[in-house]
Amino acid sequence: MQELSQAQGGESSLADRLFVTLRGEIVEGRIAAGSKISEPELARRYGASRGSLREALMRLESLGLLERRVNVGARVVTLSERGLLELYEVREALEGMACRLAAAKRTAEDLVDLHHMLARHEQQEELQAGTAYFQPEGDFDFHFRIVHASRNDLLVDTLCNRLYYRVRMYRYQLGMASPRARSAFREHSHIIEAIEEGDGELAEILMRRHIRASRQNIEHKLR
Amino acid sequence: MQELSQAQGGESSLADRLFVTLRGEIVEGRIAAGSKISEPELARRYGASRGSLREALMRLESLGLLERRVNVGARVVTLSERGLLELYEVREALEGMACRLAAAKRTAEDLVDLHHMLARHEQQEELQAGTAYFQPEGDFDFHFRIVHASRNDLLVDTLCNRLYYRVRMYRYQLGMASPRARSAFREHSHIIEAIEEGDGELAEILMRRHIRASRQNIEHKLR
DNA sequence: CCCCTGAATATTGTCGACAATTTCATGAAA
DNA sequence: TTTCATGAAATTGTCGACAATATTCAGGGG
Repeated sequence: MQELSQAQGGESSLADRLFVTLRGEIVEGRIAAGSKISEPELARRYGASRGSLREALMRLESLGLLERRVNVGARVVTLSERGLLELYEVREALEGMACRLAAAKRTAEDLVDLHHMLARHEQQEELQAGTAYFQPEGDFDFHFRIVHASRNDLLVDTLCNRLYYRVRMYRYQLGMASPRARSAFREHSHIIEAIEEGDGELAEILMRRHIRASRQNIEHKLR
Repeated sequence: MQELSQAQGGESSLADRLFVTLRGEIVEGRIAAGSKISEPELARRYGASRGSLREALMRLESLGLLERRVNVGARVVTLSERGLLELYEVREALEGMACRLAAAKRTAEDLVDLHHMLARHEQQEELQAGTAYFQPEGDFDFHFRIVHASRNDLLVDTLCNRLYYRVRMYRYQLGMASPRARSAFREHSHIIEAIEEGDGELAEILMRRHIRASRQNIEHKLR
């Protein structure tokens, strides 16, 4: 029987922890893309009842990580070039808007934080070597921070609590080292610069170009 | 004990039907915005077990129609000016992108359907009188059709299966008659024209302006 | 009069069991 | 060999019950 994630039961329910744990298993490919989910088996493996597990599965479905069919069961989504393309088209629209809003609503504190983040990224050895530009998931991730600076909770929820898990799933399962490390970093700098100057229109354009370039890079890997 | 929606059990589960029914109750305000949800009471009212009801509630949560807190329960979301603004900002980004994509991928059949839809709208008496521009939910809704023409399933899901229910909730509970009826119709025509000519850039700009104008109109009503 | 404390009540989270449906295996017929 | 039917096994959908937690309400102290 496998252990669940660390969080204690006071703040989160068992279904909550199952959800977080399974989300990680799927994103990082330990539960294979396209594979069938067996409720009895998973429930046994994590020592939970089927009811609690089903609650977690439903949340995963609404995240777009599972597909469920009535009386048949759940499957992990399959990765496809089309799915990747669609994901990046949506990101281009939403993160472009996030940049526009962030430029309009930015605070002095936002700017300090964003520059602090860039400085930390710049210290990465892999980035210096140009071999990779690792985005630590969470607070220091560039896109994550920009979206939060938009001050639009719906945008934050849509991107950070929904789409980003699928993005990470594609990244993990296609390898994350990127030949675009240095140019990606430069693009990030320029975007933050535009936000700093309050130029929402430019910030949006730069972000959209950045995401298009990122997509083309991943598409290239896919072949 | 209240009746559930008509769909028979062969294709959909009980939780499915509960979900669809409750979604309508919330969108149309029969379950008041901001009110607390009592699981035992709702389960009794629809003659279902708490388990099935909870499954429906969780889906409503992921739709953004409910907010749930552990060990406390679910509440219907409250309508706010800020929520409305955020919703329209996201729509502006996503539907703008939908237009851009639709212009690039449109088929001859798409164009026939879109013009057919416009012709039907034009026959509405209320539109002729300039008092309202009623958008029948479903296949004939303008935005719905544009989004589908984008051929991006993720975009379709995000807008049509997630955001539009919140849009309809705001519309229902703030009244739907609009002084913009005639100009909205003209804007729709121009957008379809741009899509017809394959001008994605223009179609995107027009759609974004259209949604901004629509938002300002609803915001005006809110005061 | 207001605030705090603690028991009583109600609600939520979790579980195991049963019914309905699907999937799989076996074998017969074309 | 392929296809189709048939029954067995497994899986999913649904339910009611119990434990844990939150809410309510009464009473006492400040």
